[in-house]
Amino acid sequence: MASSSLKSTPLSPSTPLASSKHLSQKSPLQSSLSGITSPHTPNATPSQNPTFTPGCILTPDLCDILSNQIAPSDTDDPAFIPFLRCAQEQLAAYKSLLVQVQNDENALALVQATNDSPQTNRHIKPLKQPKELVRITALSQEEVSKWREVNRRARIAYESLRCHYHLQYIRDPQVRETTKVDRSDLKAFTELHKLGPHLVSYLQADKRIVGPIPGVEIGDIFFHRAELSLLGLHGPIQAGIGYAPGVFVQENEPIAASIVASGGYEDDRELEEDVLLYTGSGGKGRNDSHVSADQSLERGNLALERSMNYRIEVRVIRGMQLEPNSGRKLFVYDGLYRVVDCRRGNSQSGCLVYQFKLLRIRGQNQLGSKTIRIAIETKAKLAENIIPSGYVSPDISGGKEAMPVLLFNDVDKNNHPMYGPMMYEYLKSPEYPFSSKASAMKGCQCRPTCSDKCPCKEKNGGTFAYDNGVLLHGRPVVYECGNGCHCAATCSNRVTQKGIRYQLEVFRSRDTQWGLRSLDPIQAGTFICEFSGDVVLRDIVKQGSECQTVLIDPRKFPMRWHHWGNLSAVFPEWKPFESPVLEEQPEYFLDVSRRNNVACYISHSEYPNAFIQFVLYSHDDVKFPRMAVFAMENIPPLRDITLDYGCSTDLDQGDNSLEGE
DNA sequence: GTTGCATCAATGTC
DNA sequence: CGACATTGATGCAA
Repeated sequence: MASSSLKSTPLSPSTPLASSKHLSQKSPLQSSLSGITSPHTPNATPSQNPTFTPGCILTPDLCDILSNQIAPSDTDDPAFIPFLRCAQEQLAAYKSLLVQVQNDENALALVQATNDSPQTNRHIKPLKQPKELVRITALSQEEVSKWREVNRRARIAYESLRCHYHLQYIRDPQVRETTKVDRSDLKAFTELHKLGPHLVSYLQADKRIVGPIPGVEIGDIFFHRAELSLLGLHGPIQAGIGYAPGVFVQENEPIAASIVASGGYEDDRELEEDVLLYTGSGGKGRNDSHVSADQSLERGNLALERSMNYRIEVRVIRGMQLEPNSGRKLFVYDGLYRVVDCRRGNSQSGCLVYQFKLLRIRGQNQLGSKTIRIAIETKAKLAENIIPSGYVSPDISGGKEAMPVLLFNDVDKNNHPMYGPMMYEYLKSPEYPFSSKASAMKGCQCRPTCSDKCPCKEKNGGTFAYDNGVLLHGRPVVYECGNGCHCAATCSNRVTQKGIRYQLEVFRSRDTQWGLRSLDPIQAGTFICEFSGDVVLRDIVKQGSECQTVLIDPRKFPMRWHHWGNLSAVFPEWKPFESPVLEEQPEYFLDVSRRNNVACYISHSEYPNAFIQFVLYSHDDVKFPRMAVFAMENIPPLRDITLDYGCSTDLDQGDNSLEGE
């Protein structure tokens, strides 16, 4: 799994980790919570649950995780709440919900009851179960990766559902009439919840998670509150304090497990990096930052106070303004904090408010919001032509890209991308041999923007490929409006041809030599960059002597685009997009040994956060599709952008790379 | 490009 | 249970 941290975070020496296999990976949380961690032998071992067939959502892993919750040891704090253990009956209760992922490859983290039509089981509810608070610890690196994958698929499902409802709202006047405001975010969330409440936010209903959420990393970013709820990071869709009511706790007292700090109260402040002052809830109108009534010690406020008492760790999510003028917010997971102080005081407006002081638990990775702030500051400096230290070049593309491409190296003196052994030439886009065909590529006549009857839409199999710059779903190839089209440059069917939109930087890495990252937060489904180099015909390479050059093979990338926008788990009738059919395979390689661009610095990962989507616009020869890189998930600033190059075996011509899935 | 306002929907509470 | 209250959200009109 790609780790973007250049710094070496020393592990806390206090306790040996449960799994020593992956010591080099970051897992400081395990040590910081080690006082309450003592894995016990679960009663329900996976093998004793034969009803949980492979591919079911109740995989052995989940059983393990459920049974792995730990009762706190008394050594940490005698006042600690005794947590309930996961009992066998609870696992058994899930059996009635036993649901099968129909097609493991394409299935999202969603489920559907067996032997029932989807219509009838849309409203399944979890059985009555004892409610409990759990803490999940000591996951192996492998399990963490697995959960990241589960989370990612749930978020892909969410994102494409959201786009689905958004488009429906825009296009269908009847829908607009019944619902007056486009809340496709909430709608998508509801739909996912109906389908698999116990999975989507997998322990939402009868279990609440205290502490880290499996598969959610510090620094992960979100564009909607519903996404936080989806993963169980922060339950409430609006409220700032996420807490479990008393019934979840033996003492019958509410316990807060997460907060969203987005500066909605006038009295909020941040004293130092690891200290957070948080105003309790209540006493103001919904869109008001002005407190106009006294707050009281109940609900969330009470829960936070109780969490302080019992020394419960609290997940902190920060809401940040995406751009200074836009109303959109970005949410960042900043890790675990402990409430250390709770006091009543007068707000600026004179009313009584509760103020909580939270301290960040030590040993965690750098604050996600700090990383973002660094990125924002760096951008601001660059805008004023100040080059911050570590930056070797303000633009290795020499003005060829739509956005400058930074070069950063604080590791060594190697400035390879600029002054390589052979003196690279920066090439923005490949020169495909059929550029003369451009005129032959039939364009649309739409003016000023493309209509429903646009022939380019038809070429895409009847639907446009993008919504507001977001790829709706992966397909064999995307046809954008091109030179031959009469629509305006603002046409929404022109995306990759406009070039890079994010502030990218090539950076030196000890792990991967070079890597690519962005100073801007990258939204899942958006275009990052395109591969470029010298086009070499495939058959020439085959006949020719063994090539010494570095070749990028378009056939070799696994079909990760298959996952993007796949809704078959939500709508059973939904089919993965096979149109337009790619009748012929790419017939070329890219030689990136002399001329190349930013894309060739993207590093490889088995769990990539980006994928390759073939795109055509300047010509329509499917033997020469462009290799466009799209984001598979939201990528936070300064995190390594990674691709699956399918490079398990060398010298494999990649002819089999299109099978499977 | 701002601001106010109406409308969303989940969850806790009674 | 079902109704009601509460909520650092969100999009859209003005």
